[in-house]
Amino acid sequence: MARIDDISKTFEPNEAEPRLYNNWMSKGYFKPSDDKSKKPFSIVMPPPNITGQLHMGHALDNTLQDILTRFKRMNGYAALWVPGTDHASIATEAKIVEQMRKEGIFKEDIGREKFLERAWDWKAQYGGRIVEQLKKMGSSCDWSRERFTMDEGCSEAVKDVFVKYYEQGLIYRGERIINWCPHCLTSISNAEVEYEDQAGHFWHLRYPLEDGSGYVELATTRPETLLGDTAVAVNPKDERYKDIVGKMLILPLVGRKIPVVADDYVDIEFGTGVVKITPAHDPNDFEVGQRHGLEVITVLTEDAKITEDYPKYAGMDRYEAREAIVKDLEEGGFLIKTEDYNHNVGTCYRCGTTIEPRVSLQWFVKMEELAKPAIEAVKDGRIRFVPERFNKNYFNWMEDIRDWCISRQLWWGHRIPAFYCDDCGEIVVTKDETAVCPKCGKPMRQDPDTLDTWFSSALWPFSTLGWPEDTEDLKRFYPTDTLVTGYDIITFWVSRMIVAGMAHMDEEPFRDVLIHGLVRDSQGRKMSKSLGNGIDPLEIIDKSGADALRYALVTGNAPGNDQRFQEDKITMGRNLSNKIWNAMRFVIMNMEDEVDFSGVSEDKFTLEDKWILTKLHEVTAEVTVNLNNYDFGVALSKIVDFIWDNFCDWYIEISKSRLFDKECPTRLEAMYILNYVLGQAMKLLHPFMPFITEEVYSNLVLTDKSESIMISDWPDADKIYSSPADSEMMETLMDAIRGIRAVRKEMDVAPSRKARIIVVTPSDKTAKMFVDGGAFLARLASVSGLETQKDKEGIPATAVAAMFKGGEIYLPLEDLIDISKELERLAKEKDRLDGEIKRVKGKLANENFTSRAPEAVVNAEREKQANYEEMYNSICQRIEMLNK
RNA sequence: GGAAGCUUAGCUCAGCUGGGAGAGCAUCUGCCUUACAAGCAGAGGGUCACAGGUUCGAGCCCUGUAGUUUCCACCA
Repeated sequence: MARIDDISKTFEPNEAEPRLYNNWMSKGYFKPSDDKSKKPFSIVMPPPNITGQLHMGHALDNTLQDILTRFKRMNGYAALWVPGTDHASIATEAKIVEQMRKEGIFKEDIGREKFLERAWDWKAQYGGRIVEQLKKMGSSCDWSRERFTMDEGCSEAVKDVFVKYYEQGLIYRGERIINWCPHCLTSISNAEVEYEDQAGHFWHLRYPLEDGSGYVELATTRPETLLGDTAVAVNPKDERYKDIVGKMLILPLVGRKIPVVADDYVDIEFGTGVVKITPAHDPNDFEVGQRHGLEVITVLTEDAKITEDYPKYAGMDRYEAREAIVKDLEEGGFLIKTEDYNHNVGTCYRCGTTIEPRVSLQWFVKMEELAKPAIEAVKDGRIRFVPERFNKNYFNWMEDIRDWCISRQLWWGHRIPAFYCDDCGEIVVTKDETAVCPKCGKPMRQDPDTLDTWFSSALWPFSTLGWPEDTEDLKRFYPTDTLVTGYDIITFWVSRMIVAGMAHMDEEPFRDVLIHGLVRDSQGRKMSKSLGNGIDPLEIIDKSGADALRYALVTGNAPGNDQRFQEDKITMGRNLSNKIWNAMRFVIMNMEDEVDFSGVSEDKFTLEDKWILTKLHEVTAEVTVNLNNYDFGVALSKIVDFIWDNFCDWYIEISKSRLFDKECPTRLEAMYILNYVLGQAMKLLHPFMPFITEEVYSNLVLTDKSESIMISDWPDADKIYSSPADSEMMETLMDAIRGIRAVRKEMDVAPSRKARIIVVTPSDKTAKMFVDGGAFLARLASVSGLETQKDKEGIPATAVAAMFKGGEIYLPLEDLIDISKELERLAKEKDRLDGEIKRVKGKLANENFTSRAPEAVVNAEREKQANYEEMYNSICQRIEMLNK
């Protein structure tokens, strides 16, 4: 048993947290129980990028998952939280390319194999960083099951899915216009494009008609793409241009003849109603081109420079070329005017470079059919977003889904398992490492491209459990229970996991999707590297501990809402730890070294014992419901209130008179309740603040104690003593104490000055309660002596009054009291009560209220009225008396 | 263009299916009371953005308005 001399005066997270974490790890507590009778509960961790460093988003995400996992584990589930990391193709490749650039090496120089060697080395060196950082958070995931999106099993799953989709015709290869990042030099998917408002210009140009009969006027934001124009389009219903449809124009600067076509895509109202069509460099133009059989002329290279086909501009990047072309247009008399214009520009979500739409040969997943069961799963409630409003977000994306461009011109990632025959053009898609052409028997060439990172993350809920093998884990833990993630990746990730789950497992990958918001800075801005406003969770942990960080992230936060990160909250978390630590020290220092609770008798529980137990019963019941509903912020504040307010400020204070009196007949019971209630409270708090709760728990004397709080049973409200009637009595007493304190303070009676009180109550029971509570009244309200009487006979004029439900309390303070001041105070109180009574009376006088409102509500109002009136009358009498 | 969220005390935010407005911080006033001054006790402070509506009763439900944030789509 812990001796107070061995316990430090403050809780030291820096010392305790790593020690406790390592102990949990070594005991294997993070692994799900092998006991097959236990119900499974599983979560898969959104895999952080191997390039990543722990940021506040991870910290929040993982705290929520850990809370759930620990809660369920204590509730008797075989709880599994699967951790892992993502290879993050673009981000990682960019990092390595950058690193090599510093050494003067380019990836093409060393070739694919050497590059991948470097990448794996990089992964080995840095890939574990984030994992170590997650451990500092206290994350109770099963590290023995840690996975990586490019490990053998996941790679197998990826190939399997690709081949299966291909065979079902759900994956195809085709020449389409895709989003191209000229910096990363790869295609990216629609989801990976971020639109941002940019200031630009609107150049009004004139294109001459071939027959010399004039010109058409049009406007563009991208004059440099003019080189690739293969038509000009107008709306077929546009009367203004009826006559020129079908005529030919001369493309300025180039001299090419291009037709005027009619297409519904053109908005009559917008601009001049004429659009230049550049099928190779604009997605809408591409579609127009397809409809009208227009030529596709690529004028930009992969890195967004003008091609060799236009010698005058060749090699200029798109912005230089824009300037040069505008200048030439102006000189040629083709520029009418230039306007300022704000428009949305697509940028690469990884590097921020403006996207260049580009026609190229890529692999796609046909999404429409696949999306159907995924939409259904959410529609009929098999998958539930929490909060529900994110359904709309999901449907919005899924119901208007486009085909998913999955090929990336990168080396780091899952190589596309497609092989081509250079001789006959045959394509073979296979899981094999190599392929031989089935037609001409020659060795085939594997597609050099890799897959979108999200292709492998989409399989995460089952690939991590062993799929495509039919493993025990897969059988036991799939579908997973709750997915915890931010709303920012619903489209990227959540939707694709649902699609994949339905397609390959025929069962939704999770039941609930708990969505959380962003952690913003104290001014409400997004934390970002460029702003330099990011707060490093690791620094917080170093300074104040993981418990404080976790507290700060959860307190006062509702699901799905963004939150501002305030340094204050860390302080609050640390203060809470300190409070708890000291409560524990108090409990231990007031206990004999060899205390034995076997003799504790429920018959000897006092009113305050029954009260704190009832409170514990209530908070346990409520918090359990809150946690099951993912209301973590609410649950946490209830637990904290219970510990701080009920337990520390009231129960501990009250218990002192019993503990300090060695002869007190219920002293043992007080010690027992202190240990028991604090122990139970630690269990309730454990999912939120795992470290300090474990440390405190281990120091307490508990009759039913586990070797770790982590694997102890969650408190069962039904098994906790409860007596609402006693609790209510105690609350009355507390009210009286608060009343005495308030009155003393208001009348400027120094706390050090003890005072005797006279309790006036007609109820014997209430009177007895005060007498029984005499010891702690003395302590909590500086009461030096107590008398009770049934009426106001003989109350001195120089006494101040405090009203409580069921009676009045008088403090005779002869020398101190200014009667006029007391009268003033009473008059104020009388006014207040008068107002309350009028309000309640008015309500009860309303026939509609009494007949339509629920009986309980009406009765409560009646009771209020009675109480108020009683107090009001007492005050009136008192005022009358003082006036005499 | 479509959709969603937010607007509650000086600040940051809670407030579950409608039943007399809450917390922390900050402010003011007392207290070093032998667990804790990282604390204790007491106090002040809100037309719950605005306007209508439903209801006996609205911070909560409905409609509209304003401000603000975000998501999706995108008109050259």
